[in-house]
Amino acid sequence: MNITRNINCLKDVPTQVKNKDLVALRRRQIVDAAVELFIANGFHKTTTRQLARAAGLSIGSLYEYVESKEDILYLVCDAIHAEVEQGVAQALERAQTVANPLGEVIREYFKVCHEMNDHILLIYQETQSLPSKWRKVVLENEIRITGLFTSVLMQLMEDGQLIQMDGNCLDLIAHNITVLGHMWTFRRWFLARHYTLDQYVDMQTAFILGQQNVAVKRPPASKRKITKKEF
Amino acid sequence: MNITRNINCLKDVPTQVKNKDLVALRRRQIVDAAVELFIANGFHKTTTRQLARAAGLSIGSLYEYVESKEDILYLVCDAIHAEVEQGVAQALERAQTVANPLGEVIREYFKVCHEMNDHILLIYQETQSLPSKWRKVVLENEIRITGLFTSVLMQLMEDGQLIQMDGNCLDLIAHNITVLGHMWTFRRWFLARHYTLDQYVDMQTAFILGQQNVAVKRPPASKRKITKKEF
DNA sequence: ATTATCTATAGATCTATAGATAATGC
DNA sequence: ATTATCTATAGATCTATAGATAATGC
Repeated sequence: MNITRNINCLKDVPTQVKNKDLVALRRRQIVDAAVELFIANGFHKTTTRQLARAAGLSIGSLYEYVESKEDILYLVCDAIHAEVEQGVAQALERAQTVANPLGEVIREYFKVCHEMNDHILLIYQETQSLPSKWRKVVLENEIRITGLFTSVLMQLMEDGQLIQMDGNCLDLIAHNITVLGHMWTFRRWFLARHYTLDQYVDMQTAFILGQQNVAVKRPPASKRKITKKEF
Repeated sequence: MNITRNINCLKDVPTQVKNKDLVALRRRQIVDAAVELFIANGFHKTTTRQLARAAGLSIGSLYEYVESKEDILYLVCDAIHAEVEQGVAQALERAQTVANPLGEVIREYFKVCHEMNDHILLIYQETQSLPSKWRKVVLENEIRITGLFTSVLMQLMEDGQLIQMDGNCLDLIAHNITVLGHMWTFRRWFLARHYTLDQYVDMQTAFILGQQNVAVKRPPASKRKITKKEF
């Protein structure tokens, strides 16, 4: 799927098997099986036997490729992040070619979130189940993806397509974009009742760009009803 | 803690014990113990024996007050939501008295998120472990809290303190406020390195109000550098 | 009698490994 | 010989309940 991912796997998670290509192949089987089972039943309710079976290995073989069940969860989280990152990187490339790059990036990123709904949810739910060593790596992956948005915003600001603002502010907007994409996954059961994905994208883009300037600036006092029980 | 909560407990979760006050008392003990254990070790890694012990009951007695371990998780989620809702309701009351009600609501709500950091995280992580019957109830709780923000926004719009917009748009902003508060909890490990809570509140308030109008409106073409590798 | 509580454990898992077996290459 | 794979199971849980015991009120 992704070179980075495979390098990570080999680097971090010990294995008894010497043949590196075989390790990559078997771990692919394991991860593909695990993603489905974890999404369907959660990490803790999935047994190592189910994992081995679904991956087409015996339980003994499974443990030649990982040292523990948590190893498998880490491989899963890492694979998901690699796929999200690839999706975002593609979105950035495509956005270079259009008149409104930021809008395009947001739209493409939200589509990635839409397609990877269950995967993103899984990371929200199970990151805590990782041993702290790997939890750190997974959280840093999250930040690296947010950093892609920071770069876009920075470049747009230098080009004069965004107003000037300090780096902290810009960075926070990158986090907001990231999380508002995730929001479509963890509130979708509600949001999708009221909006299509396209409507959601349009409204959130307007929100992020501050185009629907929410606050009215000091309405004339005469027109304001001031009552005690205002809301 | 909260009348609504107690009514819910008695209504939904069956018990063998007749004395309603006693049920309320013991369940309080159970929930208080469970919140701590679930936050520290997660739902699945916490055993019923640990729960009983920490609540000051025998394992046998514990099962007089709930029918399953999942019952306890539901009681915990419900108690947390009741406390968050109470916090938000208080924020709304306080906000009635100031010049900038929306800003005040946001600040107070974000403070609630800050204080209930671990509790909010727990709900994100463990809602999926609930039987679907109760997962629904918990998700509806989430929506009801968001609804409080919708009401504020609606009232402000009627009073002319917000620009006119349709209900869908307004509702989405309420969700955004809710989730940007949660974001402080699930990205705090990173955000708190760069911002204090107060800074975070100020920047997000400006973001939500659209005061830092991100997009520059059509800069003169002469001033735009258009290069292929724009970012 | 009724209610609440406790101890002891049935019954059913689950993870991870030891040791046997098969396949491959020198 | 070395590498990869498998079967069988050790060892350690964990949830939920049965049945005994204590406390309370008629």
